[in-house]
Amino acid sequence: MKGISIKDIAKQAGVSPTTVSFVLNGKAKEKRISEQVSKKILKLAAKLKYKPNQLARGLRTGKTKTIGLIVEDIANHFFANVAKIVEEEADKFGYKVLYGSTEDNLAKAKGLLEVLEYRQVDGYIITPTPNLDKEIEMLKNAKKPIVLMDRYLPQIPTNYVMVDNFQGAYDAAEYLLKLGYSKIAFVTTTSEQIQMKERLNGFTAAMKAQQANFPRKLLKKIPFSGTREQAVDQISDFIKGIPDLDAIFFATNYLGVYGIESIKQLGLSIGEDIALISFDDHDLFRLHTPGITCVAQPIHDIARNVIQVLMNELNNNDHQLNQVVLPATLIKRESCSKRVKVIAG
Amino acid sequence: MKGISIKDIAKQAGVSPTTVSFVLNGKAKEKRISEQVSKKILKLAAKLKYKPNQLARGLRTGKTKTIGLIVEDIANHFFANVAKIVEEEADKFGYKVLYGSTEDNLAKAKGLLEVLEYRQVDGYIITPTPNLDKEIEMLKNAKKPIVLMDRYLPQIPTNYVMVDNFQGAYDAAEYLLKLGYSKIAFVTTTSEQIQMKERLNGFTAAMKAQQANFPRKLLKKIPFSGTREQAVDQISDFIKGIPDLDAIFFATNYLGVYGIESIKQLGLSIGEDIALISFDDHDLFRLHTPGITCVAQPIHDIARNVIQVLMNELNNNDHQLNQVVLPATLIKRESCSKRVKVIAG
DNA sequence: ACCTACTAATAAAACGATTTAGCATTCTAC
DNA sequence: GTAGAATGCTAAATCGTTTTATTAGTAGGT
Repeated sequence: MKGISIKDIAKQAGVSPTTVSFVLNGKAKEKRISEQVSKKILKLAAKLKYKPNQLARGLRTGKTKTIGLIVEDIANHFFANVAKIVEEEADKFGYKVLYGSTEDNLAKAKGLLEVLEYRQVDGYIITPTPNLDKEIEMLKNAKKPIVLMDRYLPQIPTNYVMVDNFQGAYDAAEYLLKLGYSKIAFVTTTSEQIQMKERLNGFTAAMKAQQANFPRKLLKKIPFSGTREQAVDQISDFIKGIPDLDAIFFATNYLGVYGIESIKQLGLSIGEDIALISFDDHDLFRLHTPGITCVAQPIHDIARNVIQVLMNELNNNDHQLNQVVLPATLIKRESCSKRVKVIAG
Repeated sequence: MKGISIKDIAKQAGVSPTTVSFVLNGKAKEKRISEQVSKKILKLAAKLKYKPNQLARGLRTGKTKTIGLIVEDIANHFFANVAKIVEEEADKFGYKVLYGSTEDNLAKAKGLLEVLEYRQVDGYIITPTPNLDKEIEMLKNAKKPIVLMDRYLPQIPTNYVMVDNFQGAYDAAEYLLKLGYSKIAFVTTTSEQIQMKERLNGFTAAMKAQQANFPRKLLKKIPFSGTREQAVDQISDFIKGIPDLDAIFFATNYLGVYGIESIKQLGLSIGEDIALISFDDHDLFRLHTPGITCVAQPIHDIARNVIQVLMNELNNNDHQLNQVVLPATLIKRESCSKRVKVIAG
């Protein structure tokens, strides 16, 4: 079951493959192919349902019309949604997407990059793991189109699209403080990556601005490796260890989910005993009783911008950096509103 | 920045490209290449970091080592998790995955299949939309390796991997009845697809087996098209329209999520005013207060079986059908336990 | 000396497209 | 009538592999 090739069309039309190629690539005018021949070829191609072999085309042109998408975890709500829009948007430009998850693991990321290089992808969308600097640098030197997502590498100037992590965390902290909470913990990952740093920076900046106290013991870092159970236990222990804890801010959506589980496990009541805010929105946060206040990322905008920047890089030659920072939105729900009532009451 | 080709190695080793190809493909022995030459080539390849051009290889061999994954919605919890395992497992066999979401829309599915054909994927993993029969038939005739997932097309014998929908729904209904619930509604999609039919069949079979009543008005179908808000409103109206409703079974995870939202909107209390079971597990179900009882699909097993069946199809020539049906697990939580207490009390 | 068999390698075709360079033929202008 | 330009199309090279068919050269047997 071979497919129809350009030669088959050429034979049936009584012309050379060259002519067919010109016509099918819209170069009929430019290459002075007569209307007559042009039409005949177009009709034949449609009739035979000719589909250009992308491999052959790619081999010759060096373009695969494929982009690589490397995320932290494709099963995570945030990345899964990004992946969906990325695929849809890429499709509009005739690109297909190969994906892979790093689990924030350097070795996995390297492996994925190697495979994508093998596959000759035209461009890369990457959520970098820690210490991926060298590899990104190499891609840059090889003039490969790259867009980083969700985070960037401060030492390497690249295109990136991300949310304003500082502002998002700042708004959240300020909101909690204005509601009257004062002993607020911050739970983040052990990773030193920029997006996590910025969230912490935004948080502490807001605390400082409101003259609130944020001692080191209110900061907890959970490693990405390790099971869900371990993380939940660590958070439980952390909460137990701090008497009179008012509120907790979780720096990622999965930490927020773990946090809810921990608090449930401890028999505490969210909103009553302890206030809670998480970064990233989630069905669970929206429909939890009480609803969980969160700092939502503009997922659609992020994905659309990523593709736009990448397409720009692929098609233009202006090597101008595109660094897009999108605003986060504080979505207020009931998980941190009690304190006001207490004060008011 | 051209890459290193087989010719470069040949030149440096002072041999022909043919010899290099033989050695690099592990055919040194078979093709009687001397140890000496063999070693020299292997060393050079490693030193130059030779990476075979998959396009050229694919063009010649007709194999792209790429598989197409067509799901209903990659952003959905179930499919996102499947996509993750599928990618990991495929990677072990040297395959990469191109994906796309159909939104259960025939036109989108056709479009995706066309693009994947263009791309010469070696095999297909497909969650078929309604009326995709003709296209699947054509792929079958073209001897393309296919595995259907989550559902199958009864008119076409193909490989498939799915959960035992009948048993899952049966167990859930039986569980509700044994707890003492009697007026139980079933909320499903309008689609007539086999997996939804089976869930309904399992449900009604259990009702019949326990001599319970299941009048037509306790069955509600929600179209896949339409917004979340519309669906939530439809479910709300449905619930409002049935006095003394005991319990509801939602036939998919997203319907379950909508259902929780509807019930919340109506000011009813899950577990107290109304019991709830959903198909598919979800973070929201696990951590909701009260926890939502559900029929969980063995996501890892599904994904692993899918790849196993596909790899078998790709590598062997026995055209034996593989139709895998995996058991569902009823996860009991608090969303439907009240009634027992009422009776007991 | 001659036939066969084996060893160690290679030349060349093929996969299916794109693209460069060029070949007839007709037209225009002086 | 002929140089030069324009027209309409094509041959052949190329991308980087894999694979088939073939070539020398050596060795063994009779």
